[in-house]
Amino acid sequence: MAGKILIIEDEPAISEMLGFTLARAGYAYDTVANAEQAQAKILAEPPMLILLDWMLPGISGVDYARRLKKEKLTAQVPIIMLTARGEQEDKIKGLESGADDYVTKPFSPQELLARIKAVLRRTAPQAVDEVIEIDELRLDPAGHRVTARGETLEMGPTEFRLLHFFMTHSERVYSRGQLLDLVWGRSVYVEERTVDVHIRRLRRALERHGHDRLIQTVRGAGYRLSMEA
Amino acid sequence: MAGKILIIEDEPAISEMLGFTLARAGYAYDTVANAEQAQAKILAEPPMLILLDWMLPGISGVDYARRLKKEKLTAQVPIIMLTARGEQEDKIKGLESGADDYVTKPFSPQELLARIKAVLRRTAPQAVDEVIEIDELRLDPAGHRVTARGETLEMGPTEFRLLHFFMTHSERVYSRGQLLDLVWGRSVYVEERTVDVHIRRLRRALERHGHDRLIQTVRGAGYRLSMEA
DNA sequence: CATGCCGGTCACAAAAATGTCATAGTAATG
DNA sequence: CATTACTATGACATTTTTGTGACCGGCATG
Repeated sequence: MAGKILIIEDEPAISEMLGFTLARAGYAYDTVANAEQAQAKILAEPPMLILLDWMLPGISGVDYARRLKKEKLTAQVPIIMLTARGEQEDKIKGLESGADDYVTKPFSPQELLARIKAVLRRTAPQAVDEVIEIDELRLDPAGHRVTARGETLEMGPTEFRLLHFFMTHSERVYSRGQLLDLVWGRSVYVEERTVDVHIRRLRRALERHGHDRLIQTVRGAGYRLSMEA
Repeated sequence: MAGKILIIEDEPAISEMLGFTLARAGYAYDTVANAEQAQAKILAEPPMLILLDWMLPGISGVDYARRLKKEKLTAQVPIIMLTARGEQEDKIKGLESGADDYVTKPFSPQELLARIKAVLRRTAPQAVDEVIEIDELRLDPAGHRVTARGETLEMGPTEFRLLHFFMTHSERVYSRGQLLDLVWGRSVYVEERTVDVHIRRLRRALERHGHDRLIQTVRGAGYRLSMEA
């Protein structure tokens, strides 16, 4: 999984509970108690999702969400608001503010996790822990394992992420630049040619059962994972 | 085992009987006679499961369960309702209120224990006192003992908990941070690399019959217990 | 108050992963 | 064909991550 979930919640008990729930579900997370701390974390490493308390000390969650959506760095990051009131008014406000979803307290861990999955599925399919299988090639995100006909295929972390990305975005070409952004992560400066090398390594890892043919070069454009010859 | 079972029951005879049953089954527990006392205990240390009488002085068990499920601190704690009436209506009400299961009086200790196990199995697999066996390696939570081919393997408490966790969550990778959360317990400040050391100690303890191969390193991700090579 | 067991840290060794290059290949192009 | 424009690959030097042994301090035991 590429990133963490950032919990912005000032009530320690709640934030701890959220963290525990997320950890049990296999998500990595960070917790902060206010907007300033959140900014620091975000600058250090933009999270893949933000859980935002509706009421924060200093600034309201709604306002903060609006602010986050204006910032280029965080505009793409989905936000789930945690709101105490179950009133329609607040819900609408929350959504208008740019939150992608909201959960009203009280909520069960199941509900929270379901919302998170739903949101991630449409913003970052890589982040959803579901086994993906394409043409006999299985990738298990939770177990962090790739198998072909029951046999485990060994590969390095980057190759795993690359394959994971391709398997969640198949049949579509990505340029080296896009891959660097999406797999390596923005704010990384690496030679574009480096992608070639990792593609090579990935192919070698998939060779065992001929799955290297899935990784195709599109001359002048980039690479793609496709089942078509 | 992580926590205790909280019995909320105003009838001393029943409460005593419950305590006896739980103790014999190896569970730690606390008993309280009403909601106020329960709140106090819960704040002090959230239990891993609550046995809740359907009728309480002051507030009905159903209402109290609903309240517990609304509190974030206790939202994820499973609740088993103890109800005197065997009527369908009550059962449904109990479940709607947020109870995870119910037991109708009179009930046998066996039945109660079975329900507890079932509920814990789906909320906290580690809390179930069941012998787990993976690839000739047996872990007996009740006896706090690990054996391989009849031979007892010695290890420290932390290594035991770690192994227990892995055996109840196999085939899945956990990062050092997650392991600290889930095995050491939330709100513990320990160096992440400490996990490595305990992994090392656990592996050494499992070496005798080659079970150390079950504990696998997944570079850049964490550790996993898996039977696959 | 010795002793021994444990758990947490360190520092250093060992292993693996990464990013770059230089060179070899290959497909377009005219 | 000859050229040009890209892409494939093997080899390296480095940087990251892990593995491990040793050490220290807290605690319970005797």
